[in-house]
Amino acid sequence: MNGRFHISVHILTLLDAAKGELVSSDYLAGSINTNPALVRKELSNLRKHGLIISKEGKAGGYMLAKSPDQIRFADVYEAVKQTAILGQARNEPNPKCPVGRQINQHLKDMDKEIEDAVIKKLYDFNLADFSEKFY
Amino acid sequence: MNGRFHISVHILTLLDAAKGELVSSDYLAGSINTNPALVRKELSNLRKHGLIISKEGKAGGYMLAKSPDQIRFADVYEAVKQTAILGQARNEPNPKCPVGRQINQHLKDMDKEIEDAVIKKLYDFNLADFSEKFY
DNA sequence: TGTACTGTAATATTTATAATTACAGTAAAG
DNA sequence: CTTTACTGTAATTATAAATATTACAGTACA
Repeated sequence: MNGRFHISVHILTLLDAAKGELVSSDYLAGSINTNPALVRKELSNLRKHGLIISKEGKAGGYMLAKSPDQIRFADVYEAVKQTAILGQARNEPNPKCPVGRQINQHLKDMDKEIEDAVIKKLYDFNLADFSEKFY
Repeated sequence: MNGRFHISVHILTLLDAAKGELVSSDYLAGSINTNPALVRKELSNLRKHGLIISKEGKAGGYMLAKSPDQIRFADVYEAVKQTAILGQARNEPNPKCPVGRQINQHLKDMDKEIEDAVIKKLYDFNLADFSEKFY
């Protein structure tokens, strides 16, 4: 996987710490140690998934869309997931081989089961509990 | 993640289908649709983890090291895993920020829990059951 | 002694990820 | 009504990771 889950959780933790104050993408980028445009892109995604809200214009910024105990990490995961947990081959296996012909489907089925287990587990983690660890 | 889990499972499935006959890396590469050197590298790793055995020299090749019902996909996963399930940021977060200073450790702890859940789940998948799907 | 393999390292290529730049749009404040 | 400080988003460039390729030494059988 890539770093998107980390960045999203980092953003949400900072927004939680701000307790409703609007926070700028510049500030967030400073703590994450990356650049504001990338953070805004991730914020855009989080907003699309209903986890944060934003305000444009001068004195604008970002805040959580709901209370931190309602932000489950399963939601965050769903918001950023893009690749299979068990990975994915770049090349199509050989369709002339009985194994090659079917293996992708079988691996995909298995991946689905694993992902369900992950999401079920992540359902028990929420932002409120996570934030508490920092104090 | 990358394609290593796929390749390893593909290899093992083909070796299982060969029922003890030695199989060459060339043949494996043909079904997987990649090149033999890469397959041998993966075979080397699987051997290191006790899942296959190899024979050098002319008429050499590869076969399973144990019966397919004893090859759990949790073992395969352990053999190829390298990155965190929840990903990892490239940059160190800002140590001057209370959140940035601690977040990596907290994310790592969470990742550990998720990974344990994945492995527990993968423990129920074995090569024998997987191979059956192909007939 | 030739042949058909494995084992492994070094290098090149491709793809994925992240960083940067740029600028239009918006709203507050003077 | 203009400046200022933000967001939103796209386009481009840079960097890192993954995979492919090449090469060749080592091994065992015939």
